[in-house]
Amino acid sequence: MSNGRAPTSHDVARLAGVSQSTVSLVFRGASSGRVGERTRRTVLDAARELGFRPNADARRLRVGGPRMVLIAVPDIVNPFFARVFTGARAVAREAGFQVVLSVQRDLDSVAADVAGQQIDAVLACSLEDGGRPLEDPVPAVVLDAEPPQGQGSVRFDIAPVLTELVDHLHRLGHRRIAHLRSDVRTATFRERTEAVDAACERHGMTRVHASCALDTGSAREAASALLAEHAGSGGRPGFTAVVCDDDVLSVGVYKAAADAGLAVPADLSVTGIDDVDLATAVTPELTTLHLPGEELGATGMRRLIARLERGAERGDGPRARAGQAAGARSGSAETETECVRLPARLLVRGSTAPPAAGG
Amino acid sequence: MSNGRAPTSHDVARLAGVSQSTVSLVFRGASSGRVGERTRRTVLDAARELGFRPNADARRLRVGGPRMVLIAVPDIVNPFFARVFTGARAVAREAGFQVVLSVQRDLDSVAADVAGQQIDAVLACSLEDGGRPLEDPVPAVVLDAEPPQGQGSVRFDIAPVLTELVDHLHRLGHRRIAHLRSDVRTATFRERTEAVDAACERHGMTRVHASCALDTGSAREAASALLAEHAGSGGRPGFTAVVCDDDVLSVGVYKAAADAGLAVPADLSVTGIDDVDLATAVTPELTTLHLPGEELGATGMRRLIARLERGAERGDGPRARAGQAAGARSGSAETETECVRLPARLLVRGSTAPPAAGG
DNA sequence: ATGAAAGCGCTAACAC
DNA sequence: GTGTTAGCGCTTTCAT
Repeated sequence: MSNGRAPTSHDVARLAGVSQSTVSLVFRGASSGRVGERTRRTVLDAARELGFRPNADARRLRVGGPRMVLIAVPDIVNPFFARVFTGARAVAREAGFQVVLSVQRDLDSVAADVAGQQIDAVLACSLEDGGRPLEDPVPAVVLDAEPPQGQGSVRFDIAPVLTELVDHLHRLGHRRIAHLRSDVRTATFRERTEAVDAACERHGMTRVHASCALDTGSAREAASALLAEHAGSGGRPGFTAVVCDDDVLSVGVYKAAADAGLAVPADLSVTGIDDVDLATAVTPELTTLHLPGEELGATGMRRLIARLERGAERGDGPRARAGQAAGARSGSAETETECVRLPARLLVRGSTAPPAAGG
Repeated sequence: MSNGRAPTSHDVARLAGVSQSTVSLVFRGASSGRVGERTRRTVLDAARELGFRPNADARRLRVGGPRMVLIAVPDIVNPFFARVFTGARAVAREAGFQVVLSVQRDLDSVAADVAGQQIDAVLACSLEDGGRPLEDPVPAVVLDAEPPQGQGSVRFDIAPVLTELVDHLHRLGHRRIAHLRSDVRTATFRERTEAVDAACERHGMTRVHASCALDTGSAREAASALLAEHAGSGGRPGFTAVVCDDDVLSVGVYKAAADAGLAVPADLSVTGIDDVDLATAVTPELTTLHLPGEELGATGMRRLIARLERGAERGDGPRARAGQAAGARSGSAETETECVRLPARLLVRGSTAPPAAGG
């Protein structure tokens, strides 16, 4: 029964009857040509017996580790965020960065994760409004959210495409629509509401709305309530289309329509936003806005890395560590705090013609 | 233009005209009552000017950090694995562990991620067959896969429920079924094939099969090919039900059926495995096997932590670090290498009656 | 209230 | 081939 301390290379050296540096040599793999085969085995055996593992913290303190970037998303089960993470992770690894994931909804929690780890940069996706910026002078880029202050950001340019969607509905003859909103308080959802409202206003379309949590069950309930509340003539609802803030909500609306004995899209048209796999699984396939999540993550990470490299070149970059990033040498001269907008794309899938008027 | 080295507490001390230990005091937050307000400000200003951030590696080398567990999944976009991760992560954090995610398909890649980070334990989900066990003496538990050697494992007990599913189909009158397999070479999919084969054998049911990649598109193609190849009488397929290895595949079969002008479930019954959100989004809702992914992750993590604690109690635990885990004090005396099986559950949703014989 | 000094476990010259 | 030695940047007594 040894004491609670983890065995060190010194312990191994003592047991093997060699010096500590020999142990180091063996474990660094630099033993070829340097350490005798016999000694090597002795050391390895002693290490195994003690359960020795080199202390990564000490090693990194000495030689420096690869640079690390933290990617924060509010919910990794949501396939949209998973895609953002995947896109960002790929770019980071390509550039030689280690990636650490932080599943947090607000910046303060992210900051807590940043402390205590040797993080060189932060990419934060879809944070809730109102968090204070990171105290640490860690370069950060925010995705799909209001940039805290001088931080760069990458977002979707949803408004014009959402407008296009409403235009499309209007052109098909829809005059009264419902807007099923997400109750998540992030910038993107505020923008969606503004865009829908403005487009409806412009066309003189009647608009009712409700908001609910970002899951199918809540959407089903909210949509049912909306249908009950705004019942129109002839058992038809008082609106002919439901514009949803998210594909997940649209599925709930499909369910609610079925519950109410309404056919989609014959009696009610439904649209979503995101274009996750659900969108093509439902029948009829969902008309939605495609938001390229992987590209969002990748673009954000590229900007972040570019900033890091630029800082390093200027020679004033804090946290210049040993590992050197490969690739990702972008000569662009973007403004650091610029807000890049990625285009969304309207995907018209199911028929969205309104039911015959006065039916 | 300073040199490339990151500023240290020494640099800050020099600029602020104080000693290095004072800087340390200030940044540790222990400054209350120890460091004068005036000195504090000076130090903070100097730090800000230099862009100083305390080196986390050095700090952890000195005081020890919280213990870290690495969770490995093959694909974080897949909501099933995301759920496993989420369940495992929750348990780990509850017990005071830091969590790091590794998205890798095989054990060797996971091992590479383990090296270089101060990992105390590994939870690896759904690894491909044939990887060698970790060289490092790091406690590991594998999920949903063959345990490498003496490692513990947690898996689903799918066979009996899959048998139940086939029994169910047989009872409804199905006599000729197709099995759409995943081509992923992991233990769980091998077991699924064995279970379906055995059950069909026992009932004397005719069975055809195909395998494809784990996505809807591939499944759609494979199912279309299967339908074309095994065309029966009267435009009906040569089988009345398709048992799929995964919900994602089932959606492809729904599509292929629609392509072929077949109604689900009137002309063709379809079942899945997993019970992800897709299962209830499609029409008719999918009959499937519910696999509690979060519970899989949580159970695996509990076992892993129990092993860690046990080792620590015996006093021979390698890597005993400073942070102490809270909670998770399980007095159980399970065998470490035991293979726990979690129950799956049959969810009968859509009607799965076969079309009238000789239709 | 602040400073001096001794390491944490490891790597990397440099000696022998 | 193997041992000696000097730190990496930080925390933490112990003096002052």
